Amino acid sequence: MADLPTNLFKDLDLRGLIAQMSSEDELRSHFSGAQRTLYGGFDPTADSLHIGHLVPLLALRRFQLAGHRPLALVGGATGLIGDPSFKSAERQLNSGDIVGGWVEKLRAQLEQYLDFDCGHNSAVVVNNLDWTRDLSALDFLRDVGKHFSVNAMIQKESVKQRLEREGAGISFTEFSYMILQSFDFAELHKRYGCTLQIGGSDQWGNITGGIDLTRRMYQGQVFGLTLPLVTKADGQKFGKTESGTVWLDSNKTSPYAFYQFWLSTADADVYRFLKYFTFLAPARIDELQMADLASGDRPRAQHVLAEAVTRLVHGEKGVAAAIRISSSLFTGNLSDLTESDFEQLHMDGLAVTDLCAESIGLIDALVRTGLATSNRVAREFVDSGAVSVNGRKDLVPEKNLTKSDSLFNRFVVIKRGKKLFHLIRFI
RNA sequence: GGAGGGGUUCCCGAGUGGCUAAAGGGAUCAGACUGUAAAUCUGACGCGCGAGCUUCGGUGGUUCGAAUCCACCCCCCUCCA
Repeated sequence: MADLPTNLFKDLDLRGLIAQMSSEDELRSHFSGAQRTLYGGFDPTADSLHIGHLVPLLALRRFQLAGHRPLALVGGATGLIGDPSFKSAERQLNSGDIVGGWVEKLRAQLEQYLDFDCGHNSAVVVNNLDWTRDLSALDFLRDVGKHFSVNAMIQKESVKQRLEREGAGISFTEFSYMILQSFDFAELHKRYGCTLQIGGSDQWGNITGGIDLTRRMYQGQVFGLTLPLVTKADGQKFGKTESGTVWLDSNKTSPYAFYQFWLSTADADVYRFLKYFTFLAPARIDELQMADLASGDRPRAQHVLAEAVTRLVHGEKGVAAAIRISSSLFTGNLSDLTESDFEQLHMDGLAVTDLCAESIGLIDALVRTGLATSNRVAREFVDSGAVSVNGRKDLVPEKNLTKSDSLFNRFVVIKRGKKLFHLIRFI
C-alpha cells in the first residue's frame, strides 16, 4: 500500500473534499504516521447505491490507499428507521425483509470499491443490525439514550426544519435516528478501534453525536470529517436524469447511460467532479483545465471524467461498451453499421424493444419504447422535429414503421431529442 | 381528550358555486443557437386526432352546475389537558 499518510489530507484538501473536520489539528496528526481505522455508513434505502454514494465510498478508498483501514457500514438497522437529516418530510418505512434484501445488494456493491485482501489494512464490511438486533429497548434507553440531551438534539440544524416548519413534523422514530448512528460509532470504536467517521456534510449532526457518545461511554477520542455535498453550478440537483437516479447497478443504469451522464457534465462542474470522482492527481486535473482553456475548442475533460468514472464502476468492458455505443449513435452514420454492430448495440446496453409484427405506427412506437409518455406527447415530438428514424427526419405522425424502413430488415433506431435512442427489432 | 389550522395537477402555491384542466413560480421536455456544455429565445407540460373525457385526501349528499357548500371518515400540523 502507498505510504503517503502525510499527503492524504493535502490531497483531500486539493480536491475540495473536506467540508468539515472535528478537532482539525488533532485529527490530522492522529492520521499521520500511524495506521488508523475509519468508517463510513451506507443505509439501504434502495436495492442499489447511486452516484451520490460515490464520494464517501471513494473517500474510504482514498484513506485505504493511504494505508488506513476502512470499515464500510451497511445500515441494516438504521435503514429500518430512516435518517431525517435535512429531509423535509417523514419517510415511508420499508419492511424488514425488503431492507434485509437491500443490505445484501449494498454489501456486494461496497465490496467492489475496497480492498479486502491487503493485510493489516484490509477493509471490513459491517452491519449495524448485528449490534442492535438483540439490544432491548430498555437497555438502549438506559445505556445509550441517557447520554443524549433532547435539548441538544433539537438544536441540530439537520432536524430544525422538521421541528420549526409549519406543516412538517418528525416522528420519534426518525428523531431517534441520530442516537442509533451515534451508537454505531461508539460500537465500532469499541470493536475495531475506529477513530474516524466520514460522511456527507448532511451527516455532521449525526457524526458529532457519535463523537460525544464515544467519549461518554468509552472515554475515547474520535473524530469526524464530512465531505461536501455534490452541487451543480446551475443549482440543479446532482445525480438525476430524466429517467431518474443514476445507479451504480448496471441493471438499473446501463454503463452506456452511466457514461452519457458524466459526458454531459457542464463545463462549470467538470473539473471539480474530476477531483471528487476520480483518482487522477489534482495537479493533472488543473493541467487538463489549462489545456482545455487554451485550446479554444470543446473541452476534453468530460471525456476524461466519463471514461474514468465508468471504468471505476463498470470496469474495462463497461467503458469499452459505452464508448462504442456512444460513437455509433452520436458520431457514426447508422448505415455504416454492420448487422453485428447492431447486435452489439444491444449487448452494450442500448434500450431495445422487440417487435413481433410487420409494422408499427410511429406514435405507437414512441409510446411503446418509452420515448414518449403519451400519444399526445409523441405527436408533439414528431411535429416539432424531435424524432428521427434511422437518421431520417422527414416524418409525420401518421407514419407507419415497416421492415422496409429498417436496416438489415430488422433494426430501427429511433432518436428522440438530442440524446435519447431506442432500438426496435422486428422479429 | 379539547381548541384551532391544513390536505389542489411532479414540487411550491393561488383558487371559496358557473368565465377553472384549474393563476403564478420552480422542475421537466422539445425546437432554435451550440460543443451530446452553459446562457438566451420560442413552445409544450392530465388523457384524447377530435367532439370530448377524467382530476383538486376518501365516501356520500345539496345544486341545472362543486376543487369551491353540507355530512361522515382518513391523514398532517399547532396549542392546551
